Amino acid sequence: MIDVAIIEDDKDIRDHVAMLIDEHPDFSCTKKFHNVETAFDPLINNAPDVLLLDITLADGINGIEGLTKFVAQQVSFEIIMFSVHQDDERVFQSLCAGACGYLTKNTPIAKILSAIKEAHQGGAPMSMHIARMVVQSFQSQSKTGALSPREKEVLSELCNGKSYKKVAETLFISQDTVRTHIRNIYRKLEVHSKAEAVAKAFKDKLI
Amino acid sequence: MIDVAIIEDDKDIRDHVAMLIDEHPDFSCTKKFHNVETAFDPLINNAPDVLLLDITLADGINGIEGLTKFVAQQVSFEIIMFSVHQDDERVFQSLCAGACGYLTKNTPIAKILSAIKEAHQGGAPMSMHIARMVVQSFQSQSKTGALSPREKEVLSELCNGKSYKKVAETLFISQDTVRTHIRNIYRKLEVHSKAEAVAKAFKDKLI
DNA sequence: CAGGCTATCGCATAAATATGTGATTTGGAA
DNA sequence: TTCCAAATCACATATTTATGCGATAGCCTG
Repeated sequence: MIDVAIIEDDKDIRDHVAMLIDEHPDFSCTKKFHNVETAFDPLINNAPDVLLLDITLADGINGIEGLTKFVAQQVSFEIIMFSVHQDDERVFQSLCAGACGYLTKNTPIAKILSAIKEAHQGGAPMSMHIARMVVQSFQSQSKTGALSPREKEVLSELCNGKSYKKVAETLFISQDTVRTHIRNIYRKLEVHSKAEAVAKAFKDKLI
Repeated sequence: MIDVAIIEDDKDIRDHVAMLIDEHPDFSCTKKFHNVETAFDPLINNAPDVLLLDITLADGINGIEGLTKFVAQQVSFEIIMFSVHQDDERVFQSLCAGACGYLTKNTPIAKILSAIKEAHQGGAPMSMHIARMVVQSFQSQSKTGALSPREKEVLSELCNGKSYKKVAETLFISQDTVRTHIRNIYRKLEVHSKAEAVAKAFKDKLI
């Protein structure tokens, strides 16, 4: 029996979803709230297994801020964000802030139930298109190809915070050679400092 | 009718999975290969909808290298990696290289079928624990909290590749103040150069 | 085989950075 | 109220970086 809580400002949606969850013999959903403020203490004191948290709440703090508050309390329950939005920003904000899943509101009830179950079992349930977005975020990649293997090595050492001297020692080459490589890296990446090169390396995931 | 191909070196698994897929009225699976080399031309010339690609192949190039080759050809089909492994390294390598999903081999056939369907519809099917790993990769914590708001601003500017002078101009403070902030950032993050600070900022996702 | 790119090395120097040792003000925590 | 962290500014200096202008040698590709 999985104990589900829901925070959702729209009374119709809240009651409807809660009822559909509660009807299923494997789930209960009696903890219903219309905002984070009223939900906070009850959920801290009497933790559910899984919380469905709406992102766009009418009054008070929004869902992502609420998520942050719950995470700060190191709550034991899993939190699934529940939203009409599927824009990158909120999805990544939610996942970074500690949500374990993200469902869009058009998700059919059967999927919601299996998502709750999955979250409870240590999974990360997401609507189909959200999952694709998340996976695609790993696939940025860019000008890496421009760098020669040796240059990539040098850049990688810079990303480990090494000075020219240390890089030279690590790669068994002279400092002047390191200088030359870095000069070429800068030209190819169109940057003019170690910090910029490192930033670009991370942004473009070339490391 | 979704046309599925499979590359898997173990004949028993290959035939078994292909048969189970093929039996379902909504799927066909007649394109079966034991390695990437023999699969390559046939799949380029006669693309399936979805490819199930084993990672550990007995002979020739491995699944991830194969994935890279297919992606390089800008193939139109979706590729789901299929593996016994669930170690971070291979999962992230696969997703970065362009796989749309990742299934472990213990996945029940019903799940495999729904995963194929999901991939075909633009989703990113993953085994439960894989999904959680992926989501957790967004959640890194650390000493960020240690930085004051102003220090975070300064660090953020450094990550944009700015020099002390530029940061000073951007934040309307003197270069000496920038120096002081950076000094404090270094102390808190335990680093000793801009490059290291930027690297840490990205690694710990404090930007 | 000429023209490119890679990888290696050298010298020189202006600019930027890292770090030490100060100081003042302000607002909140103890 | 006392104390501390945050934010601001200043001066000094040893190191490190960025960049210009070289050079040699190996390897490919047209």
